[in-house]
Amino acid sequence: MSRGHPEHSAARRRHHAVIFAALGDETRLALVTALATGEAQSISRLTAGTRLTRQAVTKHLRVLQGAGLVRGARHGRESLFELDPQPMKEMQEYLGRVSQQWDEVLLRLKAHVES
Amino acid sequence: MSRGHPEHSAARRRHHAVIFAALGDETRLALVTALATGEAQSISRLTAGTRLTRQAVTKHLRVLQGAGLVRGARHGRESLFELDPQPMKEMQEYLGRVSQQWDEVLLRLKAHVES
DNA sequence: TCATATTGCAACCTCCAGGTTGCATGATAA
DNA sequence: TTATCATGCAACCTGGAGGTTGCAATATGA
Repeated sequence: MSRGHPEHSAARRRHHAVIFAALGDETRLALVTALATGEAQSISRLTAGTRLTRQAVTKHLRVLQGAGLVRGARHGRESLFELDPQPMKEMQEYLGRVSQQWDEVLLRLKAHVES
Repeated sequence: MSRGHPEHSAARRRHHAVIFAALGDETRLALVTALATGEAQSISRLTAGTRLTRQAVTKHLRVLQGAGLVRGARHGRESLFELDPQPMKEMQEYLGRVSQQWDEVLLRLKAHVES
């Protein structure tokens, strides 16, 4: 199964899986959307948009933070979270590579058939 | 929290979450990679690359199928699975929109500061 | 026809993600 | 100083994800 640098690709795959998994939840996607406005927001403010508890939102933010999608820092008595678009761009490239590979395969196949 | 067409965006978000969640697993990413070579492959063949049971792989394939990332069809006694790159391209665009929105916000912010 | 290969179905197990509640703690406005 | 606001921590609960095993059914090659 495509072993060029087994440990390398395994670690990369694991990393990608973590980020995808972090994005693979409705609530967390909503949080990302809320933070995409640019403004860093506090936990209670982010909770206001949901029907969940503050603790639930906090856990989701921790997951996003663990995946590097979000950075958090305390300011006074509230802790503000802001988006970090880097991982999303990374995954965008990843998806691009895979689907592009697929397209190239189709082209080769077509060329082979027509020859 | 960004309510333009509440039901619409909620349904879209749910859809996106399902696809991201399907990609958010190391084993399933490996399967996607294996299928990205273009060749449709049988369950037992896909299992050969793993340390898992055939049943486990089957379940993962069902998940991928449920997200539309993969299509399966029986051929004789074996059922072959092939990739469908469409959802991946969809998610690629999604990620592009979000990070682009972020970049635009930063530009506006910068312009505002310098004015 | 018969042994074998490939799959499907179903029951079962374990663990953790997602969620809640209750209480303690630090920052703030009045 | 004090009441209040925002958060952190910890215990707890529940359902489903991920995995295995066993058995039945269908295709296929010899």
